[in-house]
Amino acid sequence: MGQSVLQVRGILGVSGDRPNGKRLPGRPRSEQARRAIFRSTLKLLQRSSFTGLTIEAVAADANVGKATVYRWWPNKGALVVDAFASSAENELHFPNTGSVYRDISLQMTQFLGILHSQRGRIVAALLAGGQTDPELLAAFRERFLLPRREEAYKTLRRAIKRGELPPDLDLDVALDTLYGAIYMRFLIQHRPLSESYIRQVCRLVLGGASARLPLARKLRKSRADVISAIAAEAAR
Amino acid sequence: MGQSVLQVRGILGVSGDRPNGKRLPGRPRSEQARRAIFRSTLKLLQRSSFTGLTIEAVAADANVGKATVYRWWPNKGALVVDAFASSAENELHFPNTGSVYRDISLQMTQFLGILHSQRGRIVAALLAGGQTDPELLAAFRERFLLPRREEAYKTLRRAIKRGELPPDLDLDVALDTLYGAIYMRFLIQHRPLSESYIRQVCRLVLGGASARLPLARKLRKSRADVISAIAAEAAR
Amino acid sequence: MGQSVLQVRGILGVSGDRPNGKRLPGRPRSEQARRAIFRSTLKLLQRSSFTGLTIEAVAADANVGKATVYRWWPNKGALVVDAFASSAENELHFPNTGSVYRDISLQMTQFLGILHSQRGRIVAALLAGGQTDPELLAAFRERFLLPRREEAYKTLRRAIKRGELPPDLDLDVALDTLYGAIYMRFLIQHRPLSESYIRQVCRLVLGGASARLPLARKLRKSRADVISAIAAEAAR
Amino acid sequence: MGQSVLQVRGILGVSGDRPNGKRLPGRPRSEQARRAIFRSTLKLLQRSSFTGLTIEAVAADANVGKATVYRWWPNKGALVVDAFASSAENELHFPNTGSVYRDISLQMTQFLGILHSQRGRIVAALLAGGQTDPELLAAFRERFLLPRREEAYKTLRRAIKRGELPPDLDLDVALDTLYGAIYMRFLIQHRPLSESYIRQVCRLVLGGASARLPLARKLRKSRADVISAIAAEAAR
DNA sequence: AGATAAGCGAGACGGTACGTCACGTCTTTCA
DNA sequence: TGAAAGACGTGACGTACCGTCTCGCTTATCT
Repeated sequence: MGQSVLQVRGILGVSGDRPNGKRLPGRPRSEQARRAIFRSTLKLLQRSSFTGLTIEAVAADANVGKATVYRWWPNKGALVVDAFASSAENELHFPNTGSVYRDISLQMTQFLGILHSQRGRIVAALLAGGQTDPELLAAFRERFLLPRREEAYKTLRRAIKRGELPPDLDLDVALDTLYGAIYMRFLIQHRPLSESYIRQVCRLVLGGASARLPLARKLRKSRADVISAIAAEAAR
Repeated sequence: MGQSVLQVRGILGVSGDRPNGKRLPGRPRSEQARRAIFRSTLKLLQRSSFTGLTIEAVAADANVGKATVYRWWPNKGALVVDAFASSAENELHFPNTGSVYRDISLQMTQFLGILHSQRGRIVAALLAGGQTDPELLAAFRERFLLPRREEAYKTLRRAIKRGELPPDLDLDVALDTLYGAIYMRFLIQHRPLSESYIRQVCRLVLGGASARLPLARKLRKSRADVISAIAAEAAR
Repeated sequence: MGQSVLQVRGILGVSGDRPNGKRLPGRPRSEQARRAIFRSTLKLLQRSSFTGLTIEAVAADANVGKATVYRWWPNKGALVVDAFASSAENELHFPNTGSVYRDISLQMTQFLGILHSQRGRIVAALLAGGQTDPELLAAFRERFLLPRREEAYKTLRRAIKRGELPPDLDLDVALDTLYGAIYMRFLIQHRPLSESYIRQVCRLVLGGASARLPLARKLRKSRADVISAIAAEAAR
Repeated sequence: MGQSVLQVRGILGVSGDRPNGKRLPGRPRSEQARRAIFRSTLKLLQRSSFTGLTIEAVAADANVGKATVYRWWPNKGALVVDAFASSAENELHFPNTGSVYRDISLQMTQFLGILHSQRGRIVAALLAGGQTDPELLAAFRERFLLPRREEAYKTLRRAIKRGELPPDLDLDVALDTLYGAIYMRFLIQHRPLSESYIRQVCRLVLGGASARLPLARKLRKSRADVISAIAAEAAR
């Protein structure tokens, strides 16, 4: 159960529980209202942008008082990132196929599916909104990006262990180059963001990384090829 | 001279000239007002976000009627992209050093300078705004991205001719991977966007590309290396 | 407590009360804001014309949001007529002196006082605005004209009972002729609108009406006069 | 050929003539534009109010530059009154039937026709606009009201000579009472403004006036009636 | 015939107010 | 005492006209 870095009062207290198990006096927070607000937020975000989304509309759509929204989320960004994170909690895991290329490109393809679905608009909205609102961007990083990246680190480290990637590879540089390629086409939309694009990017980057493997390792694989190539070349 | 796809009436006509040399009836557009509007737009954008920028404030700062702004730009995005493009018209050219790596990483470093300057806010604002407004995004592509990309194509083709890159390289994939890495860190801000990062990315991607060179070419350069490497390896 | 036909939500609800005694949910209408708006409207109308009066200025003067004005009054006319009617609620009553001529001319003189005061501008503004806006005119009739007319009917009926006016007199024709004379000079301003004018009009119209009394009644009063007149005439 | 009291430059000069017969250099005023502007003004005034009429719309409808309108008329009121006066120049004359009642009521009926036609809106617009703009009202008086009133004076004086009305009758009071009754119903619209209303008003006012004739005159007519009435009364 | 002058259409200009919308806060009643 | 309802002051929105201006063109008179 994620907790928004943005929330002033926190999701805790859902259905009336408090950390210490004691119930506070007064009417408990309405769990139903909270869920309706999330639902409406996500629903409306698919139709409009972050800027176009209004708290007024969310409250109306959720049959909830505007003040109820403001009571629990300090601003639109907090609400949106909270709603998005709660909707994307158990997705985008990396497989372990024994090949970096496969592990990464499979996960990227999943990601592609999300970006091409209605939830893609929400990702775009979060990144767009984040350019204005640092807290929103921070929340996106911490609640969406980092958890996936932790998994990605593991995947890359496995590949290094297997000798597929050089041990001095800067994992963040590699991941940002891989995913940056996706984000760029997603955000700028100048070229199609397809599965074949993903394969090309992975080949380019992971191939580039493996190209920097110590010759010793590489040669173990390809010595025969090279020798015969030299022979062929020499024969010309 | 660049022409916005967003402008209803176009920048052409500045100081009264029309493409065909004929003048339209009516009072000609005020070149002074146009420049004052651009100036104020860029000035105010450095203090506030894209969302925070108001046409009202731009008009007031430029001593111009609000209607004059709306007459020429259909919305805030169109104005901002126009102002930005006109301010970045003769920048970010690619050098021709004889090395792809050098050519690209030098231009990228220039770009980095812009992103880290006050104008970086504007790029972020445009991409954020573009997630809402397809025309704004299209304008960003056509007035900012494409002109640079044309030059980048030439740079990469030179490298292919020189044998630094494989002839079947997909130029767009390569460029999106290179620049995507920059945009990602710029937009998500999870890691520092430094010059050393740029070098790492270039090495990774361009190295990866060159790793796929046909052996024949590669060997012309590195045959001696390989042979001695094999020898060394064999000697172990 | 008059109620504007123009008001969307009605003056009712002032201080939170609803016709059925039940209170609606939500924050009740601010009685203070309502009064401040009326005050500012009347104040500003004395300085400028109906056309010159702007809702913007009223809101600013009353320290009230523009939207608050628009929430309760659909347009400037509705606001003005409401403000005027609320300021003239207990004025212009007819006395009962035992003489129609006196009753009417006294009330007309009061009316003259209003027309010559700063509030005269408002009456003019309402009638002018009403030529455009049927609802405004209807509101003027129902909130200002009709209540006075009801009293005028009573005054005329008393006179008929007393035998001062003929029983078949069309009350509306008489009143429109009397007051039309005032409105005409007030609106067209071609001649002074003075007390002596009022006396002349009353004499002309009420005299004209009484001239049509059945001889029987008239003679009860003036038989002696007539007889002596005939005698005098005959003696000539 | 009327001349607007409002016009700065006057209608003179139409088709290039100047008072002294000399022609000025430069392009002469376009008579066609002037007529088109009048036509559009009257046409648009039938659809909207004085306030709703815009110079912009007049110019557009007349296919004329806005500046051309402003060149010849200082404001909307000047234009409207000029257009109206030029359209109502030879109307509303008083007949001479030998009976005041007939003369007046016949002309009033003609007036009623105008008020009920589309031009009625223009009269209303002029009076409404005049409440704001004193010059507009003055122009209405001088170009519309006064010419008719001159004729009305003659009609009433004829009646006085004939002995239908008392010689000390204040003509303006009488006329304002008569016509005020019409204007009132026309402007306030609380009762139908019909021909029978006109007859009632004329009877009331003119009857009232004649009621004040010196007994000598009246008796010449009605002595027999009175005497027999006295007899009848006495016989009761 | 050419120069000079003014009216013409078109339409851009700096302004002002419009009526709407959403903001985030508040005040009230009900559960 | 939380939540709904909804009024509040605020301020930007994009529009419509205002009355002025600057164009190129046209139509006249005056050298």
